[in-house]
Amino acid sequence: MDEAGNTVVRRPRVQKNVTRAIAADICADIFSAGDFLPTENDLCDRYGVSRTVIRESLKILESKGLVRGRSRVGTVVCRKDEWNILDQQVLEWIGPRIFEFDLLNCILEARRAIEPAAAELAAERATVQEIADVERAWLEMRDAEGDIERFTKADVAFHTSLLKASHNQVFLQLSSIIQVALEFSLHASNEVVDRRDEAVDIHRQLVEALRMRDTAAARNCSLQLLSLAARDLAVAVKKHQPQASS
Amino acid sequence: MDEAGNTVVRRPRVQKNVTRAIAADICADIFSAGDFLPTENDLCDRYGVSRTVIRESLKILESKGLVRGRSRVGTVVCRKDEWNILDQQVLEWIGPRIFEFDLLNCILEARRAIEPAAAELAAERATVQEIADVERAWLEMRDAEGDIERFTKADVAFHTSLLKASHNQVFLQLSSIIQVALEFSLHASNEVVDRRDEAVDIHRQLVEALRMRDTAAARNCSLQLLSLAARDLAVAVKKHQPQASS
DNA sequence: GATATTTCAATCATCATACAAAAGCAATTG
DNA sequence: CAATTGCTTTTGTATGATGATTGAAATATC
Repeated sequence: MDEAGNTVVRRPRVQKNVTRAIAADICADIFSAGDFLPTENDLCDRYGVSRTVIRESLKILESKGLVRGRSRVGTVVCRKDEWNILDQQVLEWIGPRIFEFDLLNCILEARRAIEPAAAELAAERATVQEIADVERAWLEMRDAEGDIERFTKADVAFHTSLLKASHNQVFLQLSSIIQVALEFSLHASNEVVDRRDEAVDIHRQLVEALRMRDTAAARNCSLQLLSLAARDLAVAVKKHQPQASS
Repeated sequence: MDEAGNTVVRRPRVQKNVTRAIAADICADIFSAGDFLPTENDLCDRYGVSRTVIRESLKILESKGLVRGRSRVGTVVCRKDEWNILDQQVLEWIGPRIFEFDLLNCILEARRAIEPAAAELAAERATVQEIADVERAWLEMRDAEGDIERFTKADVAFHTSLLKASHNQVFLQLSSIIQVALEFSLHASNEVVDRRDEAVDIHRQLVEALRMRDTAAARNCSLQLLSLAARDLAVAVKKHQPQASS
């Protein structure tokens, strides 16, 4: 931060940081939807970089739907429902503010539609190698014990591998939102260890279903996992909205 | 095209065109996955614009996963499975080459997972206004008669409105891929008019289901539409791969 | 006074140039 | 032969200038 309270970045490899900084300020509603961003020159002063960097950052933000540059008029901030929320980078920029977006519920609904279908396809089409990848992720989950970082990472790897094994490019692209969902839900339910043991076991059954090419079982396991995820999400949301207690 | 056979663009509002041109050349495998792009200065010559424009174009392409810039080394073209294929712009760049991507099948599978779920949610949550929007699109489909452009546009509007009515941001974002699927499938099955009448009728039933808040009927209608879409897709693929006849 | 036209300032879009920093390669040297 | 050093290439950043276009203010016209 500089004396004006703005996020300032250092010189050498500054592009990514500036982009992130502007995105963060947009997420923080310092620049609200519908507003015009300051002029390019003002943004230069604000973030302490040249117009080159500012313009390239704006181009990136524009390509992801956060802003829209109107020729010779200015750059307006887009409404949040215009953002490419399926984009990994956008999700990273949003970060913990995802709780303000009512996104986690949408993601859970989407997972309910997508993951059981992907599990079925994976049971049909997964190669031996891909099943092994899924199982390795499961082993990592099982051995993570109390290490929640490690567990989350393994869980993400499990679901990503599963989507990969579905051999469907669209499903695979959606791993970014599932990753986000897992990261924010699991951190919330870290104290409930029993539940995690249950989850590990269902994951194991899912690997088994892949081996057996049992599409119905695979779908069923996926649905069970999503029921657990729903409970975890409820906990996570309650934690992040303590003002909503009656 | 200039004397060297490269796509050249004129000066005034050149950014979008250059980006599209580079993307097109990548899609056409003029720059293949794993290859390094020419240096920025060479790209300037190739496309006849300044480095500013080239760099901003590369930034956009990078933000969508088509290329990856390695500092002080060069820009490499990414594998196609790294591209953000859920991005509207990327899909536009791919254009008719989508048949080479094995994407339409993936999209159909994804639609089977997503649209019935979205239809259910829409039946629960659509506002009166949103149902009216869906119906307006249906009317437009019905009145399109032989005008296939108009029919396609209305069909896209119908499905987009439906996703909007599901009040799920994730589903709504996926309207881009559904749009692409509709555009390429419908143009292929334009001679089969009976089938289109059948489709119009099922669309009508879906509107009715929304009115009645009948989630099961909505899901069922959606599934029926996807069966039709599957048949249309088969026709479209056969048309675009005439060499695959045994 | 209201409306249409013109002018003008603001701002983005592009260009050209310069320099810094770093990665890769080659030459040099122990 | 290996390790260091230095050079070249290429990207990253900065800066200033010019063109083009939009929106609004100023002016002219009715």
